[in-house]
Amino acid sequence: MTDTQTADPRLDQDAAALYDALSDLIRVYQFRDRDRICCHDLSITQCYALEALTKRSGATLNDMAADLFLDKSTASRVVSALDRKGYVERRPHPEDRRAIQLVVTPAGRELHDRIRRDIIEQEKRLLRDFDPETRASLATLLRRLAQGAAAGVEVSGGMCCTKPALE
Amino acid sequence: MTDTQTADPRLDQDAAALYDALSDLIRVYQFRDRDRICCHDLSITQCYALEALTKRSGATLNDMAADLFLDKSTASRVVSALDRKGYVERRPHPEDRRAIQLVVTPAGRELHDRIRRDIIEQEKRLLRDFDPETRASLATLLRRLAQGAAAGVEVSGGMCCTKPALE
DNA sequence: CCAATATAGTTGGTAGCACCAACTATTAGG
DNA sequence: CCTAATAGTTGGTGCTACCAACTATATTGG
Repeated sequence: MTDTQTADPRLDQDAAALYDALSDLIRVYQFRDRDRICCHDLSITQCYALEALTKRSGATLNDMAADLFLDKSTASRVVSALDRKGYVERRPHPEDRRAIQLVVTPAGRELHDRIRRDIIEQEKRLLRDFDPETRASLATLLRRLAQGAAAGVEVSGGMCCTKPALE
Repeated sequence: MTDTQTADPRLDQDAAALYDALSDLIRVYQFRDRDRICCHDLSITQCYALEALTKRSGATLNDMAADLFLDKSTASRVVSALDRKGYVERRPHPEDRRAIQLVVTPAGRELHDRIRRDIIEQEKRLLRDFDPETRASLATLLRRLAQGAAAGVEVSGGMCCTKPALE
C-alpha cells in the first residue's frame, strides 16, 4: 500500500497516460452511446440494465444492481421504466417472497439484439483500422482493466479516498 | 458504409468482445471515479472540466464545451459551480467582449493536482499487473479508440442511428 | 452608419440518473 | 414469538444534460 514510491518512473508515465486516455475514451463513449441508444426507446442506463438482464435472466433486483454498480433504488426505478415499456417483467420469486425475478420479454430481447447489432456495427468500423492481433487483444486488455478497477472498487468499498488520514 | 457485410467473421467477434469489455470498463470507471473524485470537493463533470481548463487555460466556455462534448448551457453551469467553489474564474475576453476566458485559480490547480495524483496512484496499482510493453501500449491503444469514436460522433453529428431509413 | 444576422454566454424548464433515508413485507435466528 | 436482517419501493435531493428563450456583443450588407 505504502510502497507507492516510484521504483519505476515509467510506471508513472504509463499511469498518467492511461488516465488521460481513459477519461477521454469514457467521455466520448458516453456521448456516443447516448446518441446511439436513445434513438431506440431507451436511456443508457436502461440499455445497460436490459443487457445485464439478458445475460442473466431471472436475476433479482439486487443481482442486477450489483452487476451494474447501482443503488437498489436506482435499479428499481430503471426496472420500472423497462417494465412500463414492456421490455422486462417482474415475477414473484419462487423461493423468496420478498424478492422478484426479472425476466426480459420477447420485445425486450428483440430490442436488445437490435441495439447490440447497431453498436457492434460501430465497433467494427472502429476496429477496421487496427491490425488483427491488436484487435484481438484489445478486448482482453480492456477486460483486465475493468476487472482490476472493479476489484479496486470492491476493496475500498463505497468509501472515500483510500488514504483516509491523509490530511 | 454499406459494406458492413462480414468479410471477416473474426471482426464480428472482436467487435462484440470490444463492446462488452468497453461497456463494463466504462461502468466500473464511472463508479470508481465518482467515489474517488466526489470526496474532494467536486462532481465528476466538474472534475473533467477542471482538467480540461487546466490543460487549456484561457479557453472560452465554448472551447470547453466542445472539448467535453457538453452543451454550452451545461458547461456554463459547471463553470458556475467551479467558480462558486473558487477553482475557476471568468475573465472578460480581451478580444471579444461577448466571450469569457476561463482561468483556473491556484486553488483549482492545487485541487486538480491532488485529484490527479490520487487517481494516477490507482492506475499504477492496476498497471502493476501488466508487463511493461503492454502497459506502454495501452494508453496509445485507448487513445486511438477514443479518437476513432470521437470521429464517429463528429461525422454522424448529434443525430440518431446511422441507418436512418432502416425500418 | 445602421439594420439584419450570427455568435457567446446565461437562465428557465424539463427529464433522467443516482444517492440516502424511510418504509413495507418477508425471512431467519434465538 | 420477537427481533434482526434482507428485498424491494417510494420520497426527497442534487447533478447532469438537453432545448429554447433571452441578453449582449460582433459581423455583414445595404
